Amino acid sequence: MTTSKRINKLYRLLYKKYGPQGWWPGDSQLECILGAILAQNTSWKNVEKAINNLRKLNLISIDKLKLLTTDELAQLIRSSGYFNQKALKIKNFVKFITENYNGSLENMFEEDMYVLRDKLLSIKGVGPETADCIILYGGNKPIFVIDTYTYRVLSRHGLVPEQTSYNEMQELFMDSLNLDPGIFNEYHALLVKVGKEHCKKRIPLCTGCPLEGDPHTI
DNA sequence: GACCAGGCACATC
DNA sequence: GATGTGCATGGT
Repeated sequence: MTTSKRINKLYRLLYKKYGPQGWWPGDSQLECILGAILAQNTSWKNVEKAINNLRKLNLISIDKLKLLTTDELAQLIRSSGYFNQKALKIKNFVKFITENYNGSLENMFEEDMYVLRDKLLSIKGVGPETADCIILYGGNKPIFVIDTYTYRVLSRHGLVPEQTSYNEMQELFMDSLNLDPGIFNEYHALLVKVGKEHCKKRIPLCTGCPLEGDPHTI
């Protein structure tokens, strides 16, 4: 079986096993974007607390965030960890969208997604995963998000070599699947789900793997 | 108390 | 290009 077919098969298996995950159902686009930054190397529960603090004060708005100092913002997002750095990153994004798109998310997402990706990557604090989360979950455009779980699940099941770059894995998914943001959204979430349960960091195998057959022959 | 979590930038070799 | 380190709270 080709790797592309195995990528498709893995999606069907995961979806059948776990069902839809409903990630970032989206109170708003900006909330997704803030979530993408706050979630860097952090559990989602801690991110939710931070977002709730901003919600309560009606701060989920480019204009409101502009008025906050970095220190004020940092205190509100403490629960998400790395709060000083993340406050700076959010301020960097706000500055970016203000200067390039007149502060309008709508304008920003009208941009070709690959052009936008390159521009997002120029923001200090936004790397490939965060940029892709912003485009997929914030903009609902079909770009595939790779994260540590994606790498772990794929490499431990022999779908990619140990040494595979972010871009190579992203190309693999995007060349194998229909370019559907709904599928990309679910697939990424499903990989995190199965990774959390069975592909732990310090265990070099996918233990108790729920996927059919030998865990390394999907 | 150790370990990890839906990364990224920067230094050093 | 690969590898190491700081950033930081909160759950297991």
